[in-house]
Amino acid sequence: MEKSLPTRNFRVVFAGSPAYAIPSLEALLALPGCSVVGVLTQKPKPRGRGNQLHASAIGVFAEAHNLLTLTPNTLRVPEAHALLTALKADVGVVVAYGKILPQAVLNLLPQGWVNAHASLLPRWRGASPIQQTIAAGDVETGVSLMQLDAGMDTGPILVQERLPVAVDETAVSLAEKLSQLSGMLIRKHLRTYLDGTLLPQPQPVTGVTLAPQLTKADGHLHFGEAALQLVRKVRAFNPWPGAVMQVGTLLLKILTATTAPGQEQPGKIVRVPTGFGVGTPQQLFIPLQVQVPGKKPMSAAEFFHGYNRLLTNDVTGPKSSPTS
RNA sequence: CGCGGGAUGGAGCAGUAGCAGCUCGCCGGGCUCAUAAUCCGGAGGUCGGGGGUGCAAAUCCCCCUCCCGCAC
Repeated sequence: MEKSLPTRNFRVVFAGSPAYAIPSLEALLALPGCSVVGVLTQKPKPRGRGNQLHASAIGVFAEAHNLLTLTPNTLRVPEAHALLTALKADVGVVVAYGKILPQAVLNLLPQGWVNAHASLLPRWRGASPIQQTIAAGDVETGVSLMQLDAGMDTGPILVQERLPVAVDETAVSLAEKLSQLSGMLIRKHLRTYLDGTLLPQPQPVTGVTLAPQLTKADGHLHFGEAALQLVRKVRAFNPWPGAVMQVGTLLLKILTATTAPGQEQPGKIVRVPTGFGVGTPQQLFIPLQVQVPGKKPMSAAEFFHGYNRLLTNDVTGPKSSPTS
């Protein structure tokens, strides 16, 4: 007959898909006073060589922890709503689920849905905050714990935690840090939110930027841009959608790159000790690790050795072979 | 049967029937001009494996083994 609040057990449904979301789900599982009563994730899709079905990383994790897993095709039908309602959850936590939660679903849970978004909102609302952060050269980013509303990452903010962006940061390295940070924010702040002591604050109306879903076209390097900007794109778009440049007849994927002093016609290829460089309006763009379609990654020097025909075909003519 | 690429000296690649080559590395020597040093010479390959067709196969046909890329 004591006050029930401190000992109340909250029922939580988690929604997430890639490995990025795992630390957050782990945080929930370890959170006192909370029970994960269901996990919402993308259904197994044909992937990999041979087109075999693969469950999402969260799906695999949930299976291993004997969690109830839901993989609806869509959340816009009454059947999906019924499944969620049956869980009798108090709150939902969303981390990189990969589907929009329609208003009808948001309304299903008494305490709504909480989302950990990988940027300092309202900067980089949308699907690719991590990549955009790096591509834009931001020196600082973070995770925003927020309440979902019907908009795209427009809901009120519960708490934000900042994180410096390293000068050599890649989408992979930054995602790793933000993934951990998301789990930490959930561990530290979800309970106070549920207890009603952490109040959502509306997002600022200024400073809004959008981070739309990336496409392969975003990865094409154009040498009218400064070398530094191109290097940022290489770091931001690896592994997806990948930064590529046209070399002769093939699309060369650039895995790592740097800049070097120098002035060459934009797009002009020059020989450098590490392999080759490309002229830009500011400095030279120097690929370091590259990948030919269908091939394993190799150094730019190795690429040059094997493909120098492509790189130099405008300056070398056919060799005159001695006859007789 | 999702689409596709590959296996050729230590590395990366050319080579669609007629002497197995290129860039780099490696070894020996010359020179000394640092920062892609350079010049001369040299070693190193059962062309993934097995069968077949041909006067002749890295190359064409069949089988096998292994490797890899793409998908958001």
